[in-house]
Amino acid sequence: MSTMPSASPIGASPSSTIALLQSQSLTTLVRRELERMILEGELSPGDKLNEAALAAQLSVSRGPVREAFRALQESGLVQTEKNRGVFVREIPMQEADETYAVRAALEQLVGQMLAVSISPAQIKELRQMLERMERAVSGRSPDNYHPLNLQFHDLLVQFTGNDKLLATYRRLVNELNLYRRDTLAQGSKVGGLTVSNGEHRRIVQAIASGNAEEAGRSMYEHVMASRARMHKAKGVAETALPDREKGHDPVKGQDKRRVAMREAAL
Amino acid sequence: MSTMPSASPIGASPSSTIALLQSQSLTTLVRRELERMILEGELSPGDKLNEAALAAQLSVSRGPVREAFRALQESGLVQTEKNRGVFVREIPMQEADETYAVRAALEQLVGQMLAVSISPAQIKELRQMLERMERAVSGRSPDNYHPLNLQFHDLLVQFTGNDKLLATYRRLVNELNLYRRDTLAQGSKVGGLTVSNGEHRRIVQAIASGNAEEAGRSMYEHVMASRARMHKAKGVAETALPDREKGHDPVKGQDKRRVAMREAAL
DNA sequence: TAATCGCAGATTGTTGACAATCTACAACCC
DNA sequence: GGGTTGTAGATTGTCAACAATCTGCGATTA
Repeated sequence: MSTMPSASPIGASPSSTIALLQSQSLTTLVRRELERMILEGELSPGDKLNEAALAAQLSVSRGPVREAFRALQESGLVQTEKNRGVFVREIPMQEADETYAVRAALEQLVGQMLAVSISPAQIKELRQMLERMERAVSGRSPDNYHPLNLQFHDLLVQFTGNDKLLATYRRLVNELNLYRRDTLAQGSKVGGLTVSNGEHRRIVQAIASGNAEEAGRSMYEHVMASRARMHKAKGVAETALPDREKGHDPVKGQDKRRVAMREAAL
Repeated sequence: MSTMPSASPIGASPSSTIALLQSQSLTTLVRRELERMILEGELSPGDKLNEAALAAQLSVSRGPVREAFRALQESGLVQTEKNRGVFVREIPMQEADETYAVRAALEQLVGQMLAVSISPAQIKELRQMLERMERAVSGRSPDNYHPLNLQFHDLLVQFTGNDKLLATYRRLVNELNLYRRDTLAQGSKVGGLTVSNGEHRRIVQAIASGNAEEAGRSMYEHVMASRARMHKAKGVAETALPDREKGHDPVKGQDKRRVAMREAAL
C-alpha cells in the first residue's frame, strides 16, 4: 500500500509531464490503482471496498473514489449493492463457463486472422515467448508460467491489429482471472503446464503455416481445454476442503431477506 | 425531455416499489436515462453533455451525473476529455469495421449453439418475427424494420442462454448503433431490406434444421453482408454532401494544439 | 489590419458536510 | 433461553460550495 505517486516524477521530460496532468484525473488514477490491486490479488473476490478508507489511503476525497467504482462496476470487476457498498466480484462457475465459451470464439477468430496476416517478425516473437514458457515449465519456476501465458495470448490478439477485438478479449480475460484467483496457485500445478505449452506450439505452427482453419481450430480447442483444466483444478480444490466453511460467505444473517426482496424486484 | 419519473408510480404494488427504491440509486436512474437518450437519438455523436444542465434537467446534483458519466464512458457510449467535458462518442469507420468483425464471430457462435439447442417454441417465435419484418418491408412502413431487426438478433442471442455472450453482444451493438445513426435513416432504404430479410430466413432455416455449421456460416455472412451494406450506404451519404461541412466538427480552433499534446503524451 | 494578450463568464474537478440507511449489540419481553 | 425491539456507531447517497481550468471576446499593439 501507499505506492501511489503522490509526489510527481520531476525527472521526466516537462512536455510529457504536462500531457500527463492534462489527461489524468484523480478518478483515472484511483481507477487504475484499484484495478491493479484487484488483478494482482491484493484484493480478493468478496472483499468489501470501503469508500472512506480507500479515499484516505490514496489521499483523495470520496468523490473520485465513487466515480472509479462506477467505472470498475461497468467493467465487471466489482459489484455494487445499494446502501451496502461495493465488493470485488465473485464470478460464479456458470458465468466463468459462459465466458470461456465467448473467449473461445474470439480466439478462434484470432487464429484465423493471424494465419492470413502474420509477419515473420511476429512469428519470431511468438517463438521466443514459447521458449520462455518452456524454460518456466522445465525449470523450477512454474509460478512464472501464468503471467507468460497471459502475455502470450494477449500478444496473439494484439497481432490481429483489431483494437476492438483486443478490448473485448481483455475484458473477458480480466473477469476470468478473477474467477481463477483462488484455484489457480494450486490448480495449474497438477501437471497441465506441459500439455498447455504443447497446445501453444501447435497454435504457432498452424499460424505460421498459414492454415487459417487449423489455426482457428487449435486456438478454440486450446481455450476449451483450458476451461476443462480449470474445472478439474476447481473440483480438486472443492473436494479438498469439505464444506467450504472458510472465507467470506456473502449470504448470512438478514442478508437472506434482502436477497429475496432483490429477486422479487425483477 | 422531462420524461423522468420524478413522481413515483404509486399505482404499482408496494413490495415492488420498495424493491425498486432499494436497488435504484440516482446514479442508476441518470445512467439509464442518458443511455436511452443516446440510443434513441435525442443526443447525437459529438454532442456535449453539460453536467450542470443535465443535473438541473433531471433534478439531481452533479454528483450522480458524474458517476453516470464514468459508467457510460466505460461502456463506450461517451468519451471524456479532462477539463473539457464528456461527449457522445463518434465511432470512426475503422472502429466500426473492427466491431463488425468481432460481432460476426460472436453471431457465428450463436448460430452454432442454437442449431443444437433451440426449442420448437423458440423457432415459432423467430418465425413470427420474420413475418413481422416481412410486413414492415412489403408494407409502406420501412421505418419499423430497424428496431425489429435489432430485436430479432437480440432474441437469437438471448436464446443461447449464455448471459455473458448476450452482454458482450449488446455492448458491441450499442456502439454500432451509434455509428449507424447518421447514415441509417437514408442508407438502408436503398433496397437492402428485402435482401436482409432473406438472409434472416436462411438463418432460421439453418438453425431449425439443426445444421450447426450452416447456421454459424449463415449468421457470420449475414453480419458481414450488413457491414458491406453499411459501407455502401455510408459511401452514398458521403458523396451526397461533398465536403462534410455540416454538423459538429470536433477539431477546430486551438483544439489542434491540445490534440497534438495528447498524442505526444503516449 | 492582423495577431497577441488578458480578462470575465462558464464549466469541470475536487472537496467537505449533511441526510439516509445499514450493522451490530444491548435491553427487553415472552 | 430464544427472539424481538431499539439505539449508537459506521457507512453510503446526495448535495452545495470552492478551486482550477477552459472559452470567447474585447483591448492593445506592432
